[in-house]
Amino acid sequence: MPKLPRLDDKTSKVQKAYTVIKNSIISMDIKPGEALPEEKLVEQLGISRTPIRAALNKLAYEELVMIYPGKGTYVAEISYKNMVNTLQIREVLENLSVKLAAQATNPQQYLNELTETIDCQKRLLEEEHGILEFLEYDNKFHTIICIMADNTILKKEIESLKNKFNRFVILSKSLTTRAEKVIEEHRMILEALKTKDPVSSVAAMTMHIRNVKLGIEEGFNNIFSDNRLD
Amino acid sequence: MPKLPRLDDKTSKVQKAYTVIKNSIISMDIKPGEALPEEKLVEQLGISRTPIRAALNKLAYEELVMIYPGKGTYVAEISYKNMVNTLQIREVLENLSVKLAAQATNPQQYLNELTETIDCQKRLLEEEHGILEFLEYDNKFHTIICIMADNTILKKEIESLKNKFNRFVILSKSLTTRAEKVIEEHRMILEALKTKDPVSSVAAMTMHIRNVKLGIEEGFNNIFSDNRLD
DNA sequence: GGAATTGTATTTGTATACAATTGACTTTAT
DNA sequence: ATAAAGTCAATTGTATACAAATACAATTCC
Repeated sequence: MPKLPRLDDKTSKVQKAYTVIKNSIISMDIKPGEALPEEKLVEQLGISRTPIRAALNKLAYEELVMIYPGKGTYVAEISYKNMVNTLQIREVLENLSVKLAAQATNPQQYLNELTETIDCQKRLLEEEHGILEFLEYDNKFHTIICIMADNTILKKEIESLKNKFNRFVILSKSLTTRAEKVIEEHRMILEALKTKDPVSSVAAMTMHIRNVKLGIEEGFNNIFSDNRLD
Repeated sequence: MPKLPRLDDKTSKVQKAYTVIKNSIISMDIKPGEALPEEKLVEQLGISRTPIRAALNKLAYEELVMIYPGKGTYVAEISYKNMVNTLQIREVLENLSVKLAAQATNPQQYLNELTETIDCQKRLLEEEHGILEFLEYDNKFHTIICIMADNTILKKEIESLKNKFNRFVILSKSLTTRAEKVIEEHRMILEALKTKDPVSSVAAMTMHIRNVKLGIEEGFNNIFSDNRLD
C-alpha cells in the first residue's frame, strides 16, 4: 500500500491552544495586561476548558500570562526591568550554547543547516514577509546551535526565553532598522563556529546579544519618554 | 467577635499534590523510571484527577517526570549526561547570580540572611538532621543570592534547576563526605560578597560548583562501574 | 449619609463521566 | 507456523457539571 499523506490531527488540543494563544501574545495581537477568561477562549477556540486551562498553565510557567487564583488570567505586562533581566540570562546561556557548539565533534551537518537558515531569513526579508516568520527562523538559528551544543535542557531554556524575548523585539520595532544587521551578525557567528574556536564564537555571540539589547532599548526610548516603564 | 484560629487550607490542591510528589521524587522515595498512574495518585492523595494532572504537568515542565500521551507518566530517569548538562547551565546561571549580587546596592540585609542560613545549615549538620532539610537550606542560600541579584526570572530558573540537581546529590550520596565542605564553600562565597567584588565572588562560586560536580561524579563512580549510565 | 452586611455575577478550582489512545494478548485466516 | 486482524485492559485526553473564591453592587441598619 502506498504511503498516504497523514492528516496530522495528532497534536493535542492543549498543544493547539497553547500555540494559538502564545502566538497571539507574542505578536501583540492580545495586548499586555489584557484579560484571558477561560470561557471566552472556549468560545473562540471551540474546545472545552480542560485543555485551555492546561495551555494557560504552560504559558504561566513561561511567564507569558499571569494567573491570579479566583480573579482571572492576564497577558503578562512588559517592563524595562523584565527585558533587562531576561537579556542578562539569555546572554550567559547563549554564550554557553555557542561555546559548546564550537566544540562539537561532527559539526558539518549543523553548519549546513545554519547556512540554510540564514539564507531563508535573508529571502524572507527581501520578499518582505511578516515579522513573525522572520523571528521563526531567528529562533531556528539559535535552536540549531543548542542542538549542536548537545544539551537538551539548554535548548528548552533558550526557546522559552526567546518566546518572552520576541515580545520585546516586536514591541520595540527594533527589527525595522536591525533586520539586515541581525542576519549579518548571524553570519559572523556561523563563520566563528566554522573555525571551531570557542573564544571567537562566544565573542561573536556576545556582540550579537549586545546589539539586540541596544536595538530594543532604542526602540523602547522612542515609544516611551523614559526608560522606566515598570 | 473574638479572633478565631484560622484554618489555613489556602494552598490549592494542585500545590499540595505538586509538593508531595516532587519531594517523593527528589528524596528517591519513588525510583527513577517508576510509573505514576494518575488513578493510583488519586487513591493515595485523596483528591481528584484534575489537580493531580495539573501537578504532573508542572513536574513534567521541570523535567522531574515524563508524560507519554496515552501510555503513562514516569519518574524521570537519571543519567550522567543529564547531570553534566544540568551542571553546565547551573554554573553559568549561578555565576551570573553571584556577579549581580555582588553589585547590589543595599546588600546588608541579605548578607545577614546568608549568614543565618549558613549557621542553620551548620546546626542541622551537627544535630544530624535529614538530608532533605540540609538541602532545603542549601536551596535557600542560593535563592537569597538570586534575590540579591534582583532578577526574579533567574531565581525561578535556578530553583527549578536545583530541584533536578538535588536528585543527583542524593543519589550520589556526595553529601556524606562533602556536607562540611559545602558549608565552608558557602562561607567563602559570603565573604567574597561582603567585599562587593564581582570577580572574587564569581571565583568563589565557580569553585563551589566545580567541587559539587566532582563530589557527584565520585559518588556516581562508586555506584556504577563506568561513567556512562545513560 | 455611611459603614457593615448581604447578595450576585464572574472567574477560577475541583470532581467525575466519557472518549481516545496505546500495548499486549487472542483469535483467525492463509 | 506466521501474520494480520481483532479484542480487551490500562492509561491518558477531553468535556461538563458543580464548588469555591473574588469583586463589586445592592441592601440594610444605625
